[in-house]
Amino acid sequence: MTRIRRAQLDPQLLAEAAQMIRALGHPVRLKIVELLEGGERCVSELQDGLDASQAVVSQQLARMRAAGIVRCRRDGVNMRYAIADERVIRVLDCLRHCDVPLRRAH
Amino acid sequence: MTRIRRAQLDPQLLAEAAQMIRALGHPVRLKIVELLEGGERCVSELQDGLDASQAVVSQQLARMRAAGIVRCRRDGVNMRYAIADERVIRVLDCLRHCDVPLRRAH
DNA sequence: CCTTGACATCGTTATATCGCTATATTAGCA
DNA sequence: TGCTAATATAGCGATATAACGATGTCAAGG
Repeated sequence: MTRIRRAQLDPQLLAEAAQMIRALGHPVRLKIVELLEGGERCVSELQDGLDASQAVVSQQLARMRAAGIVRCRRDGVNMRYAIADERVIRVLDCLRHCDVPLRRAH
Repeated sequence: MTRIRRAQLDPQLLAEAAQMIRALGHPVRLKIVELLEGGERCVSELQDGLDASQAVVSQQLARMRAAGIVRCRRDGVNMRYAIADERVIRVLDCLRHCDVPLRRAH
């Protein structure tokens, strides 16, 4: 009988976690993360893979920036975006293939 | 050089994934999942661990039910809730400990 | 039947999010 | 300096969420 013990998120972290999850809960934003898994991308590159207007892409990027999910740097005329919090990649992995074994904490 | 190939979520799945992520993006709902990791719980038990009104707990449970995250069954006077989609546990794990090694592309 | 305890739902108000159009900002170049 | 391409932000109407108090439902016991 293995008893499973998991660290509980304290209220503070819980709120933060909810915040970041929320910042992922949109098809466009999820897709952006997927595109950024391939490395840095500028806005127009993202837009190409997204079927969304420039304003929408930029807005969603702003939201993700505010949530700390992505970061960006200027590169001449472009802004190059990249994933800033690797957890989102893991979350995305969970959503894609459910074959990740559950970690049973002893 | 192992180049990692990730299955991309098609638009359909992308929308569903966003849907389920969204259904997690709230401190109370996240905490409910955490409580349900320990097994079936009825509403009042959840409420005890939650510092939220009965109505709020019930509403959030309804939302999670609608999203397919939890299911419930009547047990006499109580409703016993349980996790219906194990993916949410993995997502929660991702949020709790970031020490899971990343599968690096390029 | 009537009551009680456990939940669910309703109605309302406040706030957040979405996508759109229009406009602003910034960098490079003629 | 003036122009243009790339990106960001503002403002707006529409829809979604959140929280709360009040009320409805349902099962068990008397």
